[in-house]
Amino acid sequence: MQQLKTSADLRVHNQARLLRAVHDADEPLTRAAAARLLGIGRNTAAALVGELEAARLLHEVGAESTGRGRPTTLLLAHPEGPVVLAADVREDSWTLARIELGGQLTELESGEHDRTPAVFDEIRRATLRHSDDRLASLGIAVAGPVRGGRRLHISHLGWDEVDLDEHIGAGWAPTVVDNDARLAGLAEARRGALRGTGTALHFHIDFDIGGTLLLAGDAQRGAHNIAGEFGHMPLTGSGLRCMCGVKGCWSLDVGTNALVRRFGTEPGHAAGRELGRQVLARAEAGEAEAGRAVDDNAAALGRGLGALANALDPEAITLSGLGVELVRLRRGLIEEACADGLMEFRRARPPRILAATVGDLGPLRGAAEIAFDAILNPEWLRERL
Amino acid sequence: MQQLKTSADLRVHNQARLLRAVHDADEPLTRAAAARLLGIGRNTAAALVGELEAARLLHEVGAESTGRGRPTTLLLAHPEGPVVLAADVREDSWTLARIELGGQLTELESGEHDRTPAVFDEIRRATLRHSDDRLASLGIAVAGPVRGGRRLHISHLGWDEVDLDEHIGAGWAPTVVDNDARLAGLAEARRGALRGTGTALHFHIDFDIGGTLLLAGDAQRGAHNIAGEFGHMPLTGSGLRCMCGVKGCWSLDVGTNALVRRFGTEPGHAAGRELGRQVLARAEAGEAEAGRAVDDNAAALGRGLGALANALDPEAITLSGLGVELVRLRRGLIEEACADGLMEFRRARPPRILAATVGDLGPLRGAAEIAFDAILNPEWLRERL
DNA sequence: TCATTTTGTTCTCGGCGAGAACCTAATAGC
DNA sequence: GCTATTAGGTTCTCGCCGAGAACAAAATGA
Repeated sequence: MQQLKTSADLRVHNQARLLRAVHDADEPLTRAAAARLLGIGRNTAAALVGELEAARLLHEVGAESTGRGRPTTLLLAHPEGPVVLAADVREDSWTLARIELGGQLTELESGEHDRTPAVFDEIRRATLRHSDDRLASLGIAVAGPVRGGRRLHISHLGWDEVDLDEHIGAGWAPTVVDNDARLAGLAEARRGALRGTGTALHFHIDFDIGGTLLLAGDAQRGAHNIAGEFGHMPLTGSGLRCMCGVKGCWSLDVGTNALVRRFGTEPGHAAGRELGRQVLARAEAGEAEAGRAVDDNAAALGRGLGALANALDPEAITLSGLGVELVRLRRGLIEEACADGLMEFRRARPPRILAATVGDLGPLRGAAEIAFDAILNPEWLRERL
Repeated sequence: MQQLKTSADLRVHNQARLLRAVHDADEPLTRAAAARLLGIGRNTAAALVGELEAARLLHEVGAESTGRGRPTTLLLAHPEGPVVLAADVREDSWTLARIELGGQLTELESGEHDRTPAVFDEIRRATLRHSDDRLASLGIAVAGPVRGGRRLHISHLGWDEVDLDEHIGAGWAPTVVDNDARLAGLAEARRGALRGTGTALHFHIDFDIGGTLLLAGDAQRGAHNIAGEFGHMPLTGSGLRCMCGVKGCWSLDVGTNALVRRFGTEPGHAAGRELGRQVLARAEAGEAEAGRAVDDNAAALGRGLGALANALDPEAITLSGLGVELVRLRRGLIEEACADGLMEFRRARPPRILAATVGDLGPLRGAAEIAFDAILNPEWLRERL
């Protein structure tokens, strides 16, 4: 239950709502519009914004008038206000970006890495290079489950129980780390195709499938922060053993590894991803064997989506990574297989299956969202004001 | 986001918190304890309780002293305060009960029915018999998915798109209807073995498997209120076709239908449930064929639980219905099969698998909870005060 | 009997948002 | 170009809320 008891709490609560509205808005919000949105009076809005401006959290600038009536002001990120850094750590490369309140993103640096946890030291150094007194929080997306927000597991890199606290260390801006697929889903829910949905699913299809359940714009984490390994459910009857230690995982039939297996490639390597892209291109060009590989991938994807829809009843499902191409090339096949997996009475209203719109920036944008979540709350705000 | 803006909202918000605390408490809460629990002053607590007493929502009675200090008062349900009725509609029988604030339950009536939706008219009449001006809300648990909170589907009864509004009708105390397995899970999360868990799963195993994902004490509903059909995911590789229209459902290998199939019984009939109980008894007595049937059931159950734990990362999993017996007789087998389905790095901390403690009253208690949820909120309270 | 402990009660105080009244700055129509 | 209209900013009062302090009351225990 929300801890909100006194009238002083009310003020900071409404200020947090206001900041959140500014951050979430598609385009700059005016003060008058914000007042209407929050259902508060113009006088109250003026007082709230005034304090936020004094705290260097918002900056008011005159808005050009759009019609009759006295012109209002735009609520923008304060030029000296908090910013967050977001990092996306992929299996052989990384990117660091800076994000303003409101979501404006600037890529700062990127690089390759040696597939060892030393990459986190590299990111720490890069962060220090771009660190200033405006830096309020740091969000990191990693390509594997992060147990308890701290211990990272990536089986195909041989990272087992990598303790992130050892690499990121203390004496640092508040840092939050999470799984890339979950963060991509969060980005989609906050700023992409899943905006406004109550219940939705997102899957990032790369070597295998990671995903997240999204409820009212929030990615679900589970009891130990390791929810979302939908790819490791036996949804398609595969008899193979997966690298995760389980037999029959969905991921064995969907994703890059599945796509290239029949062409004799080892799973989990960057070369595999390249080959996967080639197979898609050859399928699109009409090559039969590649086409069958893509068909199988799409059908297995759809079959799993149907099963998950029975259990979780999503309004929409977004797909990123390889999923974008699969939707583009084989939408019909995916939807058909999904319908086959749906209980009869659900087939009249299947979940919408959509390509993710935030795209490759998903993990980075999601990392920025969780970094801002650490700021845009009453507790942080109370300190800052 | 919670709609709470003015200081007047604050009062009713805190009163709702107080009522919720009283309703959720294991044993009667004292006024002083409630103040500590909510983090409010004794003076404020006195004012809140005073208004709630005036509104006939709470009743204060002197508490006998437990040690030093001035004795305080107990906060009890008001003798003229709101009550709810809860009905549990099973496939051939029904029960109606009356529940006070705080959870005290009195069974009122029960009966058989003819397996047609006419049972709802019977329940309506029974409700009218027990209806008085204290009746504030009615909760109904039904043995099938309720799309949009209104349209009921029970394939093995041949109920398809049964419009509950036609049977329950208007001019009635606010009525909420939901799926029995979900409500049993909710009861478990609010008053049973899942109390206090953040992420948990509950499964009710009867003819097949229904369940719910529980997050912070709330059962998830999905986009169309039909989440929770975990039994209709292909988790165990069955090749059979299910009555739901899908091939390979988990429910084909777990539950009463699976248990009795090898003994030649048709699925979905009450006689089947009786036979299921007999098979369990024979297995417990050491009969080999029955024992193998129970073994297979338990193994398939565990295998599915492991898969779902990968995706949803529950802290604990409770089982009701047949699941209680399966846990009692085959805990080891279930846990072993679950571990086999868990990704390697999860096996050190598997989800706890527990028998439900609310028991057969689960759907009824869950129905009471959603009925009280319609009351214990600021909106209803504002009207009432 | 009296100190101690816990809670109830009363009163003051600062703070919050609503709402009304008024002011200001733009446009649209003539 | 003048003026009515419109929308938003500004200022002030008001009712309400919960905190906190001071005190009263009711129990225990030495």
